[in-house]
Amino acid sequence: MNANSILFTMSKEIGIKEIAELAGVSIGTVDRVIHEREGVSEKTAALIHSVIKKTGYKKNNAASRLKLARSKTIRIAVLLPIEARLIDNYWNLPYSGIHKAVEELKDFGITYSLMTFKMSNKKTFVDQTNAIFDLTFDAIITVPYFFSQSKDLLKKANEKKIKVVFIDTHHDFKEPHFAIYQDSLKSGAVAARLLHKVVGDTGKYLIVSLINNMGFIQNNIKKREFAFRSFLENRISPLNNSVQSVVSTSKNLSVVRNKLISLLDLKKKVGLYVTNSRVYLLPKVLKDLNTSQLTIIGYDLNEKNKNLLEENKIDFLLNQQPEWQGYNAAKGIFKFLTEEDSSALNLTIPVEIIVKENLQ
Amino acid sequence: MNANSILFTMSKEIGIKEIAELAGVSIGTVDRVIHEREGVSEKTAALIHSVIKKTGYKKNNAASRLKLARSKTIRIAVLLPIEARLIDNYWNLPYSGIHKAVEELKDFGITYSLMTFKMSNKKTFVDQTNAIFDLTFDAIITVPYFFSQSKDLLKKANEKKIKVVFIDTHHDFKEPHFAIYQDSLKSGAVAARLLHKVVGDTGKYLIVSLINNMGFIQNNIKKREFAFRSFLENRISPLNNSVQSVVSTSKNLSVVRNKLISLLDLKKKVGLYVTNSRVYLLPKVLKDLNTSQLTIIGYDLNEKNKNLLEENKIDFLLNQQPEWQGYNAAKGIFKFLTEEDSSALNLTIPVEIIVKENLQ
DNA sequence: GTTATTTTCGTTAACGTTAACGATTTCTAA
DNA sequence: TTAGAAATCGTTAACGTTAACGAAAATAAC
Repeated sequence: MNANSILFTMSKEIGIKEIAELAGVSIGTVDRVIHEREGVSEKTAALIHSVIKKTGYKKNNAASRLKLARSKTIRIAVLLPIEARLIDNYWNLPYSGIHKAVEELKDFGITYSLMTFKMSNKKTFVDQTNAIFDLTFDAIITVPYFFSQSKDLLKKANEKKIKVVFIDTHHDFKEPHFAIYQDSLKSGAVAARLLHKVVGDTGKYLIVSLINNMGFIQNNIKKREFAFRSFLENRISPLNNSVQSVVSTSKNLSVVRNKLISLLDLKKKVGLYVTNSRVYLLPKVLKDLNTSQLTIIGYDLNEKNKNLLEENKIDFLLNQQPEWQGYNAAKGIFKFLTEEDSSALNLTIPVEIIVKENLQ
Repeated sequence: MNANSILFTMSKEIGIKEIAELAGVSIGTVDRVIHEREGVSEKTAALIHSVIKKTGYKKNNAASRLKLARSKTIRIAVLLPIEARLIDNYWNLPYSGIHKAVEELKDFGITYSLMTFKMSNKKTFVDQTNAIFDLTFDAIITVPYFFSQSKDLLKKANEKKIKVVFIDTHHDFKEPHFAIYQDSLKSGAVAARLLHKVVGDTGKYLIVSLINNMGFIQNNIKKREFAFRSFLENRISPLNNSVQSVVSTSKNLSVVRNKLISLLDLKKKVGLYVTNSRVYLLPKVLKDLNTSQLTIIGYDLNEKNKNLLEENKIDFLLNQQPEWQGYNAAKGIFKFLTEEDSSALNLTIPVEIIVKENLQ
């Protein structure tokens, strides 16, 4: 009667001992076939395999890692921009995600070492790469900020059978690797979708790319802009001059202001798409102008951006969930190294849309 | 030189053996003070406590659960609407989240039993509640769909020291409990924010509540509407008749159609807020009308809604992340029962905004 | 002061997996 | 046929935690 109330209950787990019993061998032999160690005749190996298949045996990873925690500690090298050490900085977020994941798993014998490089200096990245290879690591989590140098890292790592997980930035590396990132094409399209809903077919659109001081335009910025334009081109026809771009280093803000003023009729509806996290600069740039018809969208939940969202000076923020990326990278490495399951290591992070009311 | 490259490496973990050594006692005694079992003099207990504090010892949960998996299996009763058994149904999502979590943790000795009730019949809920108490469970994950009956369940569970986690629906129960849900006030405000960005101060707003056939208006629907109205009242003044409500059972769709037609001027901008997952009914209801000026927002990522989002017939969907709720409930119970950490069990789920381009 | 009782503590065998070590069997070569 | 090598397998001690069991020490009772 009561038992009938239950539609489903999990079945009892089977262990290596039962497998040994059923196959009529010792646990040592079962262990040997599970780990594909030599010293087992083909006949008994086949027998044990069939028993494993029949029973659906899955090894108890908790017990396995308990045994191996000290002798086969999983070592992760974390190589991030030096800003990872600064709290409230974007690069601290993937780092703290990694830290959290490893902290959760430390009972199982997993550690990481943090190493950093300067985004303004390729050599620092290469130096740290070499330092990593001088030590012994099982995996590397890093950001492929420098394309060619990251390629070198990947190649060397693959030679040494060290797994590499790239996070945040995406490149089409030929060599096998894992990657966790947000699809820039999707996020550009989401931005276009949101602005188009507000601004419509008759308004103006402005793409603002505030790049770093070295004038280096990152790939993801180009992709975001491309997807943004593609979306609008499929909807607004003819485009005429309704979608314009402004590219500038974030130093020359007065130049940006003048450009914006020359391009915009602020009495019309305008959608302003800032292709990276420097969107917090725009309200300052546009100070004293009438921005009531303006809708601003940008990236990342840094403190400045969050404050401006609260103050209704930014309308939308797209979140790349950098903490989640780091968390998944570390957890994924563990899962891959212990269960050969790489499902958590080839992820594209969904574009999270944040307005004032769903912040946090 | 190379070692200097590393900014941070995790320290080696300390075990009960080291604690015993440092305190000059046996591991048995250390275990006794950790579990607050009797039979230890105050003096040695204090000594051990001080050593634990000094070393920052944290028990190895993997080893602990390995030992206890069989003798102290954690048993969870999962009590959900019967629709949880139907794939593609909303209620299958929290269920599959729970299943996934328990599957990940089964090495540690945790199981669940699925039980179901009919939302059209309070008695089925009560019967299943009684069945749960006739068996032995450590925790219950359920949906407080019936307020008073859920209160009874909670009371009895607390008497028996069985932990209760309510998911999906929220009530202000006085008795201690855990709750994972989405704040209806926030989601109503998010809906208003999005529609207001599109429709603006001069457009019309329509709140459509398509309730179940028994004419029972759930609490969260009322809250969503309240928050939606509050948001707009703070922005549009005077409101006049710019925000109107339509309440109907989802059977009388022609009535709904007529109401909508009478209330709306479809040449003006209109924001249409459907307060639950039945938003997929609206495009059908509005068929053959000119909906180019209409923006529709509703709830939940069921197949019908997702398809209509793809076809641009729904503009926004707000996701309650029901799978994530279930996943967190099960993982949270485990964490609470093994580490006394309830941080994952008092959660409000952020309102996830979905458009066509960030679907999936 | 002796015995009985209670309090306090140490020892030990598990949990499931791993792998070193050694034991047994089979095979090879004379 | 038999020594020796090679292949195949079983036994066992860990990993860190738990808790039953019983031993030792402290206290109580006379």
